[in-house]
Amino acid sequence: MARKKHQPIQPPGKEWIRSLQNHLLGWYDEVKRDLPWRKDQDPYKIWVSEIMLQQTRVDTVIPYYLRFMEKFPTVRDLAEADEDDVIKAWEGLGYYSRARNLQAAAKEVCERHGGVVPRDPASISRLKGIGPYTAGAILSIAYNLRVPAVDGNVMRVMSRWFVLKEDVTKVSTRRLLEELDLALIPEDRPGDFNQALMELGALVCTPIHPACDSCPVRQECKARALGIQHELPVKKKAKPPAPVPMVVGWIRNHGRVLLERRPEEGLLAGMWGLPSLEREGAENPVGLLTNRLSSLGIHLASETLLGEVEHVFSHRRWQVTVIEGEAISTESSLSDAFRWVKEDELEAYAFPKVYHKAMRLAQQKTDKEAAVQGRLF
DNA sequence: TAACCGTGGAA
DNA sequence: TTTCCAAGGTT
Repeated sequence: MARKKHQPIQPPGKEWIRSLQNHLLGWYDEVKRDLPWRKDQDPYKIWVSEIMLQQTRVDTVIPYYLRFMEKFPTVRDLAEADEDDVIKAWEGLGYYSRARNLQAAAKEVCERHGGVVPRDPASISRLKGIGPYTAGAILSIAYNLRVPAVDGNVMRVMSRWFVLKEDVTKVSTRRLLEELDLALIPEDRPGDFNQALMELGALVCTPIHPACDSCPVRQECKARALGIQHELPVKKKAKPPAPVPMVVGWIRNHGRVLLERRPEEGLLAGMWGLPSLEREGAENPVGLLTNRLSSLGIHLASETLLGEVEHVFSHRRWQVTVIEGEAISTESSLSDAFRWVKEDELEAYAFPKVYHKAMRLAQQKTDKEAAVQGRLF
């Protein structure tokens, strides 16, 4: 029976590789962006930038990176910092386990590597949050070691160069490209070559409308020669986020607000937010929340349905009903997962975006109500 | 392998 | 409005 055969990749010849390296590095030397983490080769700085850049745009990362390096200038500063301060510095960046893993790894580096980011693949790969791409990026950029660093950019660029039609969401495809990439990295400038490859993907060989006419390696590109650059890379479509009805409460008592800490695992793990729970379809959201609070010993004098906010995560779409309530008394002892916090102390907490949206709605409505009642002006 | 884990920008 | 996605890692 005829099995579907993978298109074999011809190993590129020495002359082709030399030409590719010269064109790519020459272009990179001319147009590379002046990014904050490119000012020196401090492994810690490269590391922090690479973690922040995971699934995150350069323009988004820059202000976070600058603030983070100001607050935690060395790996030891990060290792010795309060976790709350680290999370606060990450507020709004998303994928918060990156921040916790980064600090845990910083502690590991201080305790077991003398405060020096390890320079061998096996050791650095054992650190939390450092996978195959990030290990390669740090080792090649900071230590100039000849190792592949294959990210989404590199997979896109290389799948076009070689007309590789394998699904790039598969691990096996990434490994294949790492092998191929290794053969292309020059002896003298591994870090620059890896960065040049990513820079090309970010600025020229873009997912949509690649600027092939101004590409420094257009002669070396097989997809462009065939006019099929738009069909690559092949990538399996992600499922759209599933809608999840939620209830969130803005519960106050004597100028304080009730906060709840999320479970240690799962979405927004360990983050503080407003008390919230999933709502099964047609249930009455107000009753659902008041029942939940009653079971904690928190009884409401009044409650109002304020409205809806929506927040989309990578795989879930929270449809949030926001409820405002006034608690009768806060005398009962709360579990560690709950806390009453003065309104002017909320800013000390690192809230995920969805809770900011809910709080904004609650405060809008509250201000309007206060204005109507003549407490303003 | 495939699902999970945030957010915001662009088309 | 919807879709895709941006320097991925963990389970």
